[in-house]
Formats: sequence, C-alpha cells, structure tokens
Amino acid sequence: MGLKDKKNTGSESGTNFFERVYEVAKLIPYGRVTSYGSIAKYLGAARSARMVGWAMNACNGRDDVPAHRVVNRKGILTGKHHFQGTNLMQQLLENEGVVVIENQIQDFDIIFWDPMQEL
DNA sequence: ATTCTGACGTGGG
DNA sequence: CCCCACGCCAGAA
Repeated sequence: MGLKDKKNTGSESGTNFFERVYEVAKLIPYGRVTSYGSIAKYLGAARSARMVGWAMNACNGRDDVPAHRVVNRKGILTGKHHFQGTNLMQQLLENEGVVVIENQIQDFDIIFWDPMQEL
C-alpha cells in the first residue's frame, strides 16, 4: 500500500485551526464578547490561547470575523493596537452597546459569551 | 537546526 | 486589585 509521501491524511492540524477560530468568532452574538482562552478551549486547544490571537492576526483583512468581540480574560482590549486606527476596536464595541473605559470592558462578566456554555 | 516573539492563561505572593 | 514567573504553540528571521 503505498502511502508515505503524504505525511498527513488523517490528522489535519494547522490551517484548519485558523478557520475554526473564525467560525466561533462569527457565532459571537451582537453586543457580546468572549475571550481567547474560551475559544481555544472550545476548539480543544486550551493551551493554545495565544494561537487564537494569532489566528485573529490572520483575520486582519476579513470583515466576516468580528475580532473586536474577542478580548482577553480580563476584558481588556489587548489587541486594539492591531486594528486599523487607534480606537477602532473600541468604536466597534461601543457601537454595539458595549461600554469600554480605558480599554477595559465594563460589566464584562455580564456581556461575556462563553462558547462552551452557550453552545 | 536554533532563537525570539506574541491579540493568553494560570498560579503564587 | 497588582505584579512576577512559567507554560504553551506556531511562525518568522
């Protein structure tokens, strides 16, 4: 049986991970937010919370991925610097009714959306 | 191959 | 609440 040239065929992990993150991000309801770790955990990569942020980095250019609804566990807009402009991320959130003060989301525990719990 | 960094999370003090 | 150190995985130089 010759199958040796392709190292993968049953387990794909890499590019798909990014798409996974996008899928979950798109599921985030309007006016709600979630954290990188929660998404990572939902995907089964709880230890790769950083990779979620990295995936968001690749989402730069995609308008179908609401990356502005994804913040860190403290509810701070850690990645606002990666958006266009200086406060674009905050603008988008406030546009949805999310109150943001000093890069800190107010009532974060209330508007928090956990994919593990909601899905 | 190695090294460093990064949109994070957790635990201890 | 704050600060510090470690782990973690993927990609770039």
